[in-house]
Amino acid sequence: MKPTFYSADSYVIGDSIGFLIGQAQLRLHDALNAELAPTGISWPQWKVLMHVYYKRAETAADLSRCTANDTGSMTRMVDRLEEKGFLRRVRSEADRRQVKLELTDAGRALMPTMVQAVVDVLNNQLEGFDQAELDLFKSFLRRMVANADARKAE
Amino acid sequence: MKPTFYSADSYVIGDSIGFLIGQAQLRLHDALNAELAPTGISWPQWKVLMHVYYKRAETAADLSRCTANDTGSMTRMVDRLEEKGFLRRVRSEADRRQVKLELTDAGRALMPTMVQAVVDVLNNQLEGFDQAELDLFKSFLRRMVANADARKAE
DNA sequence: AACTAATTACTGTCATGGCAGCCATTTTGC
DNA sequence: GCAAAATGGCTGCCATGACAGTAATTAGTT
Repeated sequence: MKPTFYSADSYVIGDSIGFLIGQAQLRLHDALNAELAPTGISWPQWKVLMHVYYKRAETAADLSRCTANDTGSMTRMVDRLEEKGFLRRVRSEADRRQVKLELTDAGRALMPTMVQAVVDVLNNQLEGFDQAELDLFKSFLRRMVANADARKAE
Repeated sequence: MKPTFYSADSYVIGDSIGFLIGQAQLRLHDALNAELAPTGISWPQWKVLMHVYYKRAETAADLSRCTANDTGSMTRMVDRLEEKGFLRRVRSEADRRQVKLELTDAGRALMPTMVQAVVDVLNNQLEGFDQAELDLFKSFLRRMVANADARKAE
């Protein structure tokens, strides 16, 4: 018994939850890129560095899973970050298929100000919310994600 | 007086509203692309066709404004859709800078089933929501967008 | 009319991202 | 043990998208 909030004959893009999510994400990306611009690091690059920094990902394959990106894209993302000197590849001896990733000193030095930038953007765009509203907001998003995952698992 | 829901020392990506919005949008895009795959039209392409179909955009510049994309990207998007035979360029006589866009018969024929596909995906991912929750959800997203736009206008 | 500014479409160049396919290595199933 | 499957990193190719810059055209000003 699925709901029928939207129907083909009355569909208006401005009322679409998909459109609104897209608009919100667009604003977040714009603000984050503007905030990060002085460092020369883009938002996608920052996400990668952060996953390594917080030890959520040790290898390129880990990163692909964390960010839901293709492994081929990730290879080239790591190429760019290595070229910029923020990341280092180290061939694993335990499993010679793997290449471990490490932040360089330069990469580690970036992190504190970058985390602050992201936190500032989020807080700014949540102006006027109270804690209960934010919790509800997050629960709505999690429910949408869970619905999608449940359907895909079928 | 901005809120401090997030702080640099306690930032956890899985709790970030930005991360959750990204996850939700990722699921929408995946589902939409899967739904549209049989037609050979991608989600970005569908958005363009839809804006033309609903007369929200008559020219490439209109489309760029509607979709918040670059005009250079839009030129090439229109190239691809014209090559596929779903869209036609017609030089405007009234303003010779402009190129008016028209759906071909093939393009128009695609629309009804495409609209239905999008509607189905949205309804599926909103399973378990009631109308009041959906309205609240949309208002949260609109408030985030409004905050971002207010800040940018300053 | 002449000059300037704005607009439109376009191009080159780059970053990001998906998909398919490759090879080396490791794990699994028998 | 050994063949088959899975995994990890990589490459080629393409779609999408941003940014900067160009040429043609139109609008606005003087």
